[in-house]
Amino acid sequence: MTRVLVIDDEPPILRALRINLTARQYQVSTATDGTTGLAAMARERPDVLILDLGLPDMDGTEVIRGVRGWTSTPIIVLSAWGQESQKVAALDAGADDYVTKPFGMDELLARLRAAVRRASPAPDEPVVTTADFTVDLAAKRVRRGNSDIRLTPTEWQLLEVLVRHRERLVTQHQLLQEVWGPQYHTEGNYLRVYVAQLRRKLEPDPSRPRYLITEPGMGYRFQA
Amino acid sequence: MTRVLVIDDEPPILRALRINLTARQYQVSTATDGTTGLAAMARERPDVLILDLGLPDMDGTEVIRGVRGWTSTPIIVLSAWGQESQKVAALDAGADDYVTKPFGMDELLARLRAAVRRASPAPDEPVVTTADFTVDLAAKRVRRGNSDIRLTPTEWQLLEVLVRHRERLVTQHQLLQEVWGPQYHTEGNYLRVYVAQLRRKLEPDPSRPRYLITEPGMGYRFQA
DNA sequence: GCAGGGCGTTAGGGATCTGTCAAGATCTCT
DNA sequence: AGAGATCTTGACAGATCCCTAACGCCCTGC
Repeated sequence: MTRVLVIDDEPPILRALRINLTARQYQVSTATDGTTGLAAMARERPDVLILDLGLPDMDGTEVIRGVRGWTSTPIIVLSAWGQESQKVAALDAGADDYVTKPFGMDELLARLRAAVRRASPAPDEPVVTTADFTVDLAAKRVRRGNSDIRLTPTEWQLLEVLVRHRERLVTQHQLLQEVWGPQYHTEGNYLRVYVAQLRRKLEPDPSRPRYLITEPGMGYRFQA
Repeated sequence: MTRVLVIDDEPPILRALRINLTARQYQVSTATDGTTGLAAMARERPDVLILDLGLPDMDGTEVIRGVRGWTSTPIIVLSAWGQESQKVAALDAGADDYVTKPFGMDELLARLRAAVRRASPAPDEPVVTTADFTVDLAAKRVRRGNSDIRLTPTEWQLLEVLVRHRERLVTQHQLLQEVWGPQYHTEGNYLRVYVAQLRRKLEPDPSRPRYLITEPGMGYRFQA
């Protein structure tokens, strides 16, 4: 049985979610503020978290960061209409999906199913192969032809994040946070420098990248 | 059987709707003012609401807000000819579509079918496919044929909002707020310029748009 | 017809972002 | 302690993007 934790301070929504989720065979527990929510998260280890961004005691993104510090449990965010920047911040902080209030129960249930499905089978192919090189996530090795390519720790971490999200766009924010840590918000050319180094080591033609694609203004994408 | 609630204070219209909808196998109930309409809404939980903006006891947008507080049941608004600002306000408040009186029954039925159809199967996959291109919300990627289409951040944000509300009319106001931020109220041709750019990149015939539809005076609609 | 408003389209200046190099600062390991 | 590797930071040219203004078109109302 899938366990869901709902953190929301509005009783009507809490009630509606509890009723609907219970009816669908989910096991529901609730919290009405960030502090007890985080505690419940650690205590109950639910399979998925539904989180309202507008909590009385702390900012929603704080909760996400608190959760992301030790687990990758899927997080679905509820946000009021029009809080675009909050949604972006939430996704950057590590949320998996968001639903705008007022929301349809069917939509929420669908996103819930999708989140659980994505999370449960860790289908992580530990080896990613391209025409020019091979990345082995498990062994932490990169081979081109018959020889290993030597990567520094930071280079490796960056490549790992990009390869884990391969084919998907990864925000500069997200990269900074995952590689350099939560306190890094601004881009002090770390990224540009290290992406360039990776390209120099991996790309056949570093000046015309084929695998480490930059999406101007948004981030980078690893493409096989 | 699809259940429809009609809130309208004009007996002839009420009668015409009841006859036509019943003939099409809809289950119809009615109310003649906002107060009893809201009560009926909560009691009967219809699948779709048809709402006349000109009610005797309260403003139409009030009714919409009252409904949107707890459900996302599709709302189709009926408005008298020339009440442009009211229509915009209604859509901003959360209505899904509108029909101008005097209206053709066929048109209303078509919009009714569309509203019901888009409400029932929840948007599970974050990938939207059309005959000409594919939008992947999660990967932030648009493909046409075998190649990616490159979008700037602003273009992408605009497309994302439209696609997330696909098949629905999105107000200019709403687009401005979600893409450019809460402080943008007036349209300093941002929208026109960026919609045009999206059309140039996505539409097979940009001068005769098929997916990014203009609703004159109101906003835009993404149609698959 | 004619004026007016809303929409589509284009082009360019200014701002922002990215790639690149190189010089310190810091770390690691012997 | 010292050498080598690694990480940070600054600077700058070039690329890219955003906003704005201007114009033409179509539709509506007078």
